[in-house]
Amino acid sequence: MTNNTKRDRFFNLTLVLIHEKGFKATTMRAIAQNLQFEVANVYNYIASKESFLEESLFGIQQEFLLAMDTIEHSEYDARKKLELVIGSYIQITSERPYEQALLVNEWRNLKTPKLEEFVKRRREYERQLETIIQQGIEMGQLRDMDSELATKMILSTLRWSYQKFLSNKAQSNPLILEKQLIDFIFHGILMK
Amino acid sequence: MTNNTKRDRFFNLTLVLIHEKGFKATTMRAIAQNLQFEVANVYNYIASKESFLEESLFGIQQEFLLAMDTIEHSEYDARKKLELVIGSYIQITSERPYEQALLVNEWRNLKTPKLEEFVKRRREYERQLETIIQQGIEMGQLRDMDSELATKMILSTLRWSYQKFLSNKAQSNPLILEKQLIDFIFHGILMK
DNA sequence: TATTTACATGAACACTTGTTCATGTAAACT
DNA sequence: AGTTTACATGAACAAGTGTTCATGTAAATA
Repeated sequence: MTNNTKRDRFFNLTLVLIHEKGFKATTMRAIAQNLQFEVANVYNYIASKESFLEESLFGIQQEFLLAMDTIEHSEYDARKKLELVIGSYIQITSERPYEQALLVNEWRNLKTPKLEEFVKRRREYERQLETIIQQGIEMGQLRDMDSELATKMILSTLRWSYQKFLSNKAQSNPLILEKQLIDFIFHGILMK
Repeated sequence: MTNNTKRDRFFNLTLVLIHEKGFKATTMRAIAQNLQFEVANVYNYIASKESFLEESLFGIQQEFLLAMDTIEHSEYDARKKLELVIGSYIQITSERPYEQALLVNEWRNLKTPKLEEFVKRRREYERQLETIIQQGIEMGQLRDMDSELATKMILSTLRWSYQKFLSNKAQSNPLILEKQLIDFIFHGILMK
């Protein structure tokens, strides 16, 4: 019913195309041409250009939210939770790098009720991460710092990581990258 | 000749609008409406929508390249050079946050010869930064690590900083932010 | 065998896009 | 006083946009 080869091909190739050109710049005709058929046929796969974006975005965002919820409700300490957040982030990203690229670069193209919903959920994710960092500071595991700034810096470091898994280059090993990112975020770059 | 109030107003407000809506989503008619005049009048300020993007992008990019060149040719050690790169990055960003936002978010919209030129210059900037990091590793000032990855992580941390200077929020003090970013990049977040 | 399903086409639609052109006006220079 | 300069308008354009509709076909299912 849903697990069809042609359908998969459509979604995979379209995600790559949108990543390369940008959502707005990717026309329905370009999507069709990329798959070697006519424009009208695109509507046998998706209801609209807008709905394709919405479903891709909310689909992958949900993955991140679920991972964060699981970690938040666990019994680990803040440092371990932070490691798990980074680990889950890299794992999801390595499995679905093009959807993650969409999440990072194309969410602005959502229209008005969906856009607010998206931003609200993202803020919730950030708030959960910031809470973990605050706990780490209180417990003395993390240095005393501006927790909001730390949250933003960590996320900006993670957000970039999808580039390591795009299919046009030698792909990284997620576990190695995870270790490198934890190293950077925890210890910085300076020699001790 | 060039320092006209109305011109300044045009460029400032248009940069804000493009930052809010995105370049592709910002129509010439929206730019005109934002300034309370008619579409045709926009062409008294700029030659085309495309040229506006090009000139904004290459203008601010040049600032970064010049700062990097000065630092590269200085006699400081790698650690000090890295501090200067971060400092100049934050200073430029704090002075022109909306152009920096354009640089980060809208460079994809450049068309084919200009796009390659832009990417080439950005790569050169990244290469210069990576060289400094490599020197730091060789001199034992920085930990032994993947210098390319370190470069990307540092830049992704810096790229996000323009958000701290947008006019719709309480603006940060550039010098304080610079110190916080150097702290994060050099020492990470873990308590020693 | 009959029928549903998935995939495909081509023509047309209403609308939006960036841009141009001819023209106008008020202030600033010469 | 005459002329250049900066700023402004309204109408029109050609091209491109997402989407719809009626229709077709070959394979899977009943």
